[in-house]
Amino acid sequence: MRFMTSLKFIDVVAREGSIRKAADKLAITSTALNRRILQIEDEIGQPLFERLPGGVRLNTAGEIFVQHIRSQFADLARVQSQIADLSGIRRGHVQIASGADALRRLLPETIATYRAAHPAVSFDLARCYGEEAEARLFSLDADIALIFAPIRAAHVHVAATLRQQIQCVMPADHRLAGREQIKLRDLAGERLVLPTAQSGVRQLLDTGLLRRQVDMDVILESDSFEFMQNFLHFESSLFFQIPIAIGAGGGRQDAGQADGFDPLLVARPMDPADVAPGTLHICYLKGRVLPVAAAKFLDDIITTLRDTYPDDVDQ
Amino acid sequence: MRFMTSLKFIDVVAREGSIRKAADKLAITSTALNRRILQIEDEIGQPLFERLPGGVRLNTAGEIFVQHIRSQFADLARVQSQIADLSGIRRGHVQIASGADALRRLLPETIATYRAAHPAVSFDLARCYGEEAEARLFSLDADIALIFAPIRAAHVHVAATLRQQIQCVMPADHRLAGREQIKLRDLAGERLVLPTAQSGVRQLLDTGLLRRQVDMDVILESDSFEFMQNFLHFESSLFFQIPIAIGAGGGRQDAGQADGFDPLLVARPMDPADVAPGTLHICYLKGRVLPVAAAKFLDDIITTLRDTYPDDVDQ
DNA sequence: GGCAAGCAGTGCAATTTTTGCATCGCCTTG
DNA sequence: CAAGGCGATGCAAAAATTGCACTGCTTGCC
Repeated sequence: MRFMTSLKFIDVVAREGSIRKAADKLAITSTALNRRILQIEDEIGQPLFERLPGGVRLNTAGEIFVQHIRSQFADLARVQSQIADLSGIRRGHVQIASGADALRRLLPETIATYRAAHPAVSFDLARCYGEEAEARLFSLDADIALIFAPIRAAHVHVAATLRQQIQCVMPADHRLAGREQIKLRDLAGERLVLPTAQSGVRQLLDTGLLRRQVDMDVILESDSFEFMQNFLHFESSLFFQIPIAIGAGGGRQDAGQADGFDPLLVARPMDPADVAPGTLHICYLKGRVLPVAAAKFLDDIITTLRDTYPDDVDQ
Repeated sequence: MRFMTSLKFIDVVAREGSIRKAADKLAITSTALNRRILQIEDEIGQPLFERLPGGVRLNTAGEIFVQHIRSQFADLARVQSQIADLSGIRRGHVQIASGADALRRLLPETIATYRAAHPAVSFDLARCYGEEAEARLFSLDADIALIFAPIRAAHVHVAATLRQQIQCVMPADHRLAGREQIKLRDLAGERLVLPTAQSGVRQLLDTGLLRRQVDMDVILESDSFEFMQNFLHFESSLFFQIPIAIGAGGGRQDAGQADGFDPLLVARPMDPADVAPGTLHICYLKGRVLPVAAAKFLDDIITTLRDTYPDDVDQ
């Protein structure tokens, strides 16, 4: 898009905080970039950047203008997507910000299904925690966010929610594997593998643990569910996930046998009286009109979830 | 704005329906313009115009894209207005589409007051009827519309409404000048000067006249209130206006003596039982964020109206 | 039926704009 | 105080945009 390059350049300079670094990234000389910026500042009639000894930084006018630029790009993407949609081929690009939970099974499966129907649509997945996901929505680096945590920001529109009870995952031969539900006091003396403090799962567990004052043995903290799950093969311990991370049907009736879930492990729900269920929020920026591809994918995710967890989805 | 020229060009071509005519208007050669358009179509990946023997016309993709372009321009104006607002001078440009009613007194007075406070703001007034005003909002040729008629379009947001009773204007020595209110049957045998059929005032009168089956003598139809008012000096007759067209306080207690209103004429309200009060709609395009200057002016108009007609304004 | 007029598209040369190089002045840091 | 990083600027090379002349096409009018 020739007619957007100058704007793109400003966006990159704003992100990099330096004209020279941005020029490197854009594969042009710093002088060319510098002059484009001077020219636009001239057209606007006001400087957009403060010149600091170590680089540049947006001033207030620049903040407003860059926000405008980003919304322009998002809008253009939507328009292109709509236009492509006219000719039958659904093409486009969908940017998703998601917690690690949804990246394990839900998104791979849903995206694969979607792409089977619309091969011209590409995806961008950013793994991040709630706050960053919201920031990405705001800076239009993400169209859709899946956040398993409370939503703070007022500028986020929640398209759907899914209630999920935390599951305790353990080796199939563990002494608790026979239980229908796990209570917090069952965890006393057990070796626990917990997600990092930023994770929604961890926050719910901490709230419960604090209330019950259970004494437990945290042997490992990680932000990688895959690592934690694999760790269980080597040292018998407990870790925690929500059903969408385990897979279709996982963590419900027959978690352990769920399709594709590690056959040596079983998942058992925590007692809701001990650990409150959490909520997965599926959201986008308030006031935005999503590109066709993103809007359709949002529909798909919500439909998938409603099919899998008919009683737990709200819209 | 260098980086918007190509887009502006497309907008003009779409409006002119011909590359050559647009090129004339833009003071460049048709070949240069033609190539810019081909280039953008190439970047979009799809043609935006149908090539007809007599020129070009937007296809569906083009319609979508041009709508996008116009919203870009409106957005840019808002951003510039916001940025200018940072430096203290409120500068900008406000585009208004209005019926003739509001153009007589309300808008001249309100704009003059506004400009006294913010001399760097310029205005654009387009006199038009309801349907065209809505079209102007949609094509972003107007920020604000004042329509004395029902609103049809779903994409219009009504910021405020003002109920206005139609006034019968007559020479001060007319036999009806003493009445508090005028009834439709009083008009029997009178010479009437009526606004054109498109006008909201006329539509309300017609509805009433049709119901009461009053026989009257329409001697003149015009779309100019000024002309009709002046005509009364030469031939004793009756014409009709709403209070905002008459002036501050006009048509209320003491219409005839209202400041600046023609001293040889008096205005008396029609009986609401005979002619239903109409509604002035003050609106802008749904979903739009108005430029600072326009938003502030909208506030001013509503405040003015609420001060003048405290009981008749709704928001 | 033919001819003029109006339209969009294209090859090529002139012109304008953009880019890159070398370099300046400024500030911070070690 | 010197070194290194930053943005700004003069100037020449490179790239783009533009205008001119012309094509092929259709419509409407004589």
